[in-house]
Amino acid sequence: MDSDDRLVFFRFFNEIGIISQLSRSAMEARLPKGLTLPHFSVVNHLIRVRDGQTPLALARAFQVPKTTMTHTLSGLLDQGMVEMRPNPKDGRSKTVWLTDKGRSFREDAIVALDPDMMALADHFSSEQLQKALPLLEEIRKFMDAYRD
Amino acid sequence: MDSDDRLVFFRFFNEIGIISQLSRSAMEARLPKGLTLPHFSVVNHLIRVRDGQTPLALARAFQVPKTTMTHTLSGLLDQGMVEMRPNPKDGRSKTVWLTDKGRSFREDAIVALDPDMMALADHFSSEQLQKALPLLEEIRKFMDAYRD
DNA sequence: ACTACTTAGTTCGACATCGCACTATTTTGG
DNA sequence: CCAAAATAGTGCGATGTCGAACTAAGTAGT
Repeated sequence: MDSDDRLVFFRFFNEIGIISQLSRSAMEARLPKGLTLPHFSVVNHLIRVRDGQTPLALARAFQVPKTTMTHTLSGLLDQGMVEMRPNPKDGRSKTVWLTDKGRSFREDAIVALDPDMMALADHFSSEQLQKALPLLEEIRKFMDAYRD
Repeated sequence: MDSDDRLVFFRFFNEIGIISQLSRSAMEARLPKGLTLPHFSVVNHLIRVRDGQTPLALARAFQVPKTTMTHTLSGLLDQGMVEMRPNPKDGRSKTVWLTDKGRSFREDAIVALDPDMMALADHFSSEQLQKALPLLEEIRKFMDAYRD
């Protein structure tokens, strides 16, 4: 591993980190006050995959510690976007369900984000991003598995 | 912009966000206690580019608000990794200089990170990552310019 | 069935991030 | 020149993130 290679790795993760920051603040600028990207991501996930998942399953899906998911969910609860029901299969656990308000929050957010998405799509085709996805996914999976 | 395209964009930024999280915590696990990835990144940047830069220039380089950079630099100051000198060209401003301790911190960190880098390099070649870099850079630049 | 271990979720405390408001300088325009 | 606007950096308060420790509930081994 020579120092040129190392530089490539550093730059790669540096770009990733910056894009993550920028995309986050760009999104949050379009969301209702008090709602963050994790809030939207969770609601979106509950629609895309299915609701009724446990908090822990969500924490794993987003690779965040469960304390972080507790905090995110409590925000969504306060805003009436989701509701919690006991998990019939496990008394320690809960299940997370979307409310109507949560569903329309997601719809509205997508509409609000559309201009920015269009601007982005104007410069980068979805094919272009799609071609980059497999590598990103593999790296994400590797890093997730690697942290024992 | 159909909903399939939208999904690609969401997934792209979602993967980016997760990799950013994972790389950050992986790195911080190897750094001395009390030092974070931004600390390392700033010191690394000061070596790679040059020291004597202003805090604002550093904030721009990392795309963070200047208050965040103030906070990061104050941590590096406390630990004796950098020192501040007045900016001879501008009385409002300062310049940031590496200390010997800062330089050896960077050396040590790179050594400490090496096993993880090797493990990563074992699965992903630097050519592979290098091929992804131009797109990431362009996206980063576009997003930076876009947020007016 | 009982004890030890594991697991789901929360609480708490530490700290990073960042917007807002402020001070001290510099720059600009008339 | 001089007043007004812009810029560099900091202090402060709000909030997101996350590790450690805790409680409650399930699981396993005997």
